Amino acid sequence: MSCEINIEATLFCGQSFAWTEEGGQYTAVLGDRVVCFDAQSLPSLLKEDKELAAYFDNDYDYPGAEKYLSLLDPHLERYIAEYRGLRILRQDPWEVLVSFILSQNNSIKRIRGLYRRLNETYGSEMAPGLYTFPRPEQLARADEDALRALGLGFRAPYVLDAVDQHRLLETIENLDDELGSLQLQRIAGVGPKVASCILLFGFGRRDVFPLDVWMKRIMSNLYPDKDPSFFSPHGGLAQQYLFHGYRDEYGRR
DNA sequence: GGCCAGGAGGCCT
DNA sequence: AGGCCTCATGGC
Repeated sequence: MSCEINIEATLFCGQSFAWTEEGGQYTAVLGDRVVCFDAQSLPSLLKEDKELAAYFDNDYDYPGAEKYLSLLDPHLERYIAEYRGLRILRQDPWEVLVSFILSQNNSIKRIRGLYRRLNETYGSEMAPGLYTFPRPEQLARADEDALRALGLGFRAPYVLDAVDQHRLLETIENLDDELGSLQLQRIAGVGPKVASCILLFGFGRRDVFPLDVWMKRIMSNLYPDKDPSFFSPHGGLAQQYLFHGYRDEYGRR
């Protein structure tokens, strides 16, 4: 599918904390690869780079999904018209697990800071100032005090439990959404919301609909008589548009 | 501008 | 139902 991607919304709406933008250049370390592009070069890059194409979920029919959701409901129609091109990134499950443990009771800005300090402290430097997200074995060098010193607070022991149980991620692929969620919730600091983010952003479960305080607010204000199944089979994409659109309209960044 | 409370994209006990 | 680390944020 070659179609327009809303790069800003996709990379900075809170799915991933890996990206930086400077002078029109978007940069991140994906796995152990430094990836850098500008808005103009992305489409051609996706054609020749299968790995990056998979990361951007480039084979999925987004125009079709956008059309479906636009016809489903006027709120979505408006938000999709405004933010068209939002993608659900297919990220590394381990990175998503830890990132979203960090996200609880926290703001995007602070999450980015914690994420960066984890990389700088426990990751590998691929280029000057550019670090990988630490693998479980690397993060295993940490103890609770060290993680608290980085500012993780009460999330520090949760991350350590995630390190201990990281092999559990290998079992998720074979489970359906509901069982996968329950399995993920065996990790400390992972409840229903964090589990749904891991399934959506780390395992490509496109119908999962993370329900955080904002989404609960949106559901009760805009869809008082509906539940997330209303958006099926595009729950995840609907959630992203609603979250992004509603917060831009009524909330803060 | 600086200071200070309450809140932040949940989860645990 | 309350507490939790920490700090960016908004209200004085």
